[in-house]
Amino acid sequence: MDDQLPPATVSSRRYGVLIQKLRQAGLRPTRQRLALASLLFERGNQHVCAEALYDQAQRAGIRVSVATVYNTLNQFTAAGLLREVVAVPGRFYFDSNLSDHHHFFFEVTGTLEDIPSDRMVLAHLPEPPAGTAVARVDIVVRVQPVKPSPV
Amino acid sequence: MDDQLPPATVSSRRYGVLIQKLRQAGLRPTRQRLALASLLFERGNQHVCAEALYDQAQRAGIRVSVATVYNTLNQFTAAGLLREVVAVPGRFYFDSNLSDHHHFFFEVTGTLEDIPSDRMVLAHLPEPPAGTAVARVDIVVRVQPVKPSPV
DNA sequence: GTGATTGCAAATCTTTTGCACTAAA
DNA sequence: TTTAGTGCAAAAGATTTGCAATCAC
Repeated sequence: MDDQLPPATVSSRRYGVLIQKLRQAGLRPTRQRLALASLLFERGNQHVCAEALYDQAQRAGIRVSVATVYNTLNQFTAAGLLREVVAVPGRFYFDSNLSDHHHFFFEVTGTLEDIPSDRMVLAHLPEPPAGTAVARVDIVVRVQPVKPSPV
Repeated sequence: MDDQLPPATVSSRRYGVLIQKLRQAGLRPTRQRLALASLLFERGNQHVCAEALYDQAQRAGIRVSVATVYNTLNQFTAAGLLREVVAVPGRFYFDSNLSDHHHFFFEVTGTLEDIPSDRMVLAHLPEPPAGTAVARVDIVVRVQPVKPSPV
């Protein structure tokens, strides 16, 4: 339960890398931002929505409000530390993996999994409409559990 | 302004095809459903969200409530008359084009445009994770206006 | 100390729902 | 007549915002 940062720890060694990261992004390394950044960037690729991250934070004993989780996710995204994934209508997902890649979306669980870009190749990208340029290509492969084979 | 259906018109010739379509889908051809179906299915491929369709209906002089627009879009989708497009977080889009295809998404206007499937080929679809099967692949090509070339 | 950040609660936005009324069959 | 469908307004779910209190520098 005391997984929480005592004030003195904010500028400690433990968070050195994250502090740099936030500073470089122009964000003040506050206790909440560091704790959330730790959940997002120190555990491999993460796909989260605000609610899920808030829950993780609660479980980790981090005292942070829902509003701050939302604000932080948006600030991190604006700063280029996260990117948005559009997988479900009605919900904002964020991805800590900034490399070029796509996603499996598990329809039953609502979770995402990365597909490295070299495992998914577009043979034929159409010309964008006149006056426009391609900003990004998002591919979502929706998967479902296979139904048990009939006996 | 009197674009609206008088009760007698509901079973008229004008809506014959749509009436069939709704009946086959197991939906009673009511005045509101027919009017919305007309907007959706008699003007080529449409990409709409509830609000946009409601606005179109208003402009066409159709008396329909927002709740009915939402319900109708969901019923049409459940009946296989529409499909959902996931393009933006926080909003439900529907597509009257049921054929296999993908989308351009115009980031500034928030509008969609079809990409016929033969103009967009996946060279390499990765194996789905064990125990799952691919239900659908959604590709969204996000485009932006090209910035005017420097003089 | 000063300005940025946080937390809370209220506000907003989109979508869904309950229920009395209306219309289709 | 009988049941499905509609409209309204209230509810619900997700996200944003205003403002006083708190924290980083």
